[in-house]
Amino acid sequence: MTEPLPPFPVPGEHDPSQDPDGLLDLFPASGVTGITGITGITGEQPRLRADAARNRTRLLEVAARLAEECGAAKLTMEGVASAAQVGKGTVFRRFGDRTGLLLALLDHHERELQAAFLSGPPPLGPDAPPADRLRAFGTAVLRHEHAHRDLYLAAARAAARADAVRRHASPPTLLRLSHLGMLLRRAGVRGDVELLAQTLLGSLDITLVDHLVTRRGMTLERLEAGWNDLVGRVAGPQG
Amino acid sequence: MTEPLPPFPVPGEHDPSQDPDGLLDLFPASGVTGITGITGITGEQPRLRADAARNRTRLLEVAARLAEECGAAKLTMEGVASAAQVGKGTVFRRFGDRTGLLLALLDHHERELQAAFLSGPPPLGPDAPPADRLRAFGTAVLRHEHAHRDLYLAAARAAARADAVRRHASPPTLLRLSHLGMLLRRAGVRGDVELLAQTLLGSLDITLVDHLVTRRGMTLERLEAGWNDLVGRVAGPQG
DNA sequence: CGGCCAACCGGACCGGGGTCCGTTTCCCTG
DNA sequence: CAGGGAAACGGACCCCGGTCCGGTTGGCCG
Repeated sequence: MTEPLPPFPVPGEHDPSQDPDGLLDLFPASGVTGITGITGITGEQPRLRADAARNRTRLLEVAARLAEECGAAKLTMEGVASAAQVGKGTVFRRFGDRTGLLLALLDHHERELQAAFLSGPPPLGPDAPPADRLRAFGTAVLRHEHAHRDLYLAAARAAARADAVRRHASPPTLLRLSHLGMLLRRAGVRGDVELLAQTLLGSLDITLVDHLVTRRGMTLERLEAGWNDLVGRVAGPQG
Repeated sequence: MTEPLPPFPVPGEHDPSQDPDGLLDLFPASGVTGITGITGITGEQPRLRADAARNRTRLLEVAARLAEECGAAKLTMEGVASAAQVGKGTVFRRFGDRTGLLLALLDHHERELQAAFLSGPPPLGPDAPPADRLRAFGTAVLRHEHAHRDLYLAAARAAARADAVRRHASPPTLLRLSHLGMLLRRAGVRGDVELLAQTLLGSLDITLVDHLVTRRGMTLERLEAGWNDLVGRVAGPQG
């Protein structure tokens, strides 16, 4: 599943049709996306041996099926391993840890969202004024993560237990941060844009959103309105 | 450790010297603070048997010492149990889970902070205009959690793995949210105050702050300035 | 004082994440 | 095609959080 790779631009040569905002230049060729299975932005990994590649896709298929059937929260490494008829060690070798597996499962969805705000139609994509894109970005993220909340939630929880790096500095997060920062700057916002981006992105945090929706009974519409209001206050009047 | 209980007002009768903002009325007598060991706001728990109480304090002492020596991250339930010469089951019976133990260890610190913004001197306490208190609140939380970040971080991570309730709806968090909401309203902010409070509090999240400081090299001063800027944008010009 | 029961205690047990290392497989090179 | 070494495999193993239940103890009541 989710293996076919839509060609992503290689940093260095700038393809305006795919990356009109020049955002991808922020990501050095190797680093950032090196986490197992996340090749959504730049290059590939070193190339797997045939059996390894075969196992990898089989593991992803099995994992996706199990997640579908029992919920991502109940996905266990051992369960995936035995269902795929491989040893537990193989799963860990391939994905590093449970977080890595979940992130790999999210890879496909993540690319969809990325494509939408990197090169999709307005108001999310490049052909719209930054303030509009800012608003659209929030609602897009809210809806996207809500649509796939099982996986996103499981991944967030798994990442939280370990180092915060996986949670606050995963490639998708970094890309979103850069994107937000770019939009804020273009919208004429002055001040500590980097920090502002962090704050804004924090308000879209899946665990928070889920809590507000599930436990506090807030509707997605209310959260979207809240985002628009927030953007208005932050990027609105004075800049 | 941390057992002596500074008398907290009982909801129903309103003691303006301790709760000038009337915030505590939001918390029903029993519920909210019922988590083991967190008696920081309202009443006590049902009263423990003598041996249980003895064990409880001993466990807290031992846990505090171990956390001091090896870092809260390395605190294990079994380690605490054996160091305190009791069975593992006893620790779980008393504190529910690891999160509960860590929260109990934080109880004392948490009361200090609460006292400061509930009834302390200005600009944090009641004798200051809401906008000033808003600013002071952020910097106070930032400094407070940073000062005790080992424990706060460990607690946050432990809470994250389980239900998000412990993370987004623990008694301390609820109190902070109410406080922020109250201040925002008094500062004349219109709109979805509850959601705004969530967003603002989110920007002070210990795991995020720690990541920004540790990994991204931001200084606490920068974060404090960011908070002040954010408050200005949110509560500043129009309301 | 004695008995009774709820509360408490302890530690065996389980499940799941993560590690390790001896064995097997692939693939490149000669 | 054969050989060798790097990569991958598998599953036993460890650790830790959390559960369970048979045995014990404290404190109240008759």
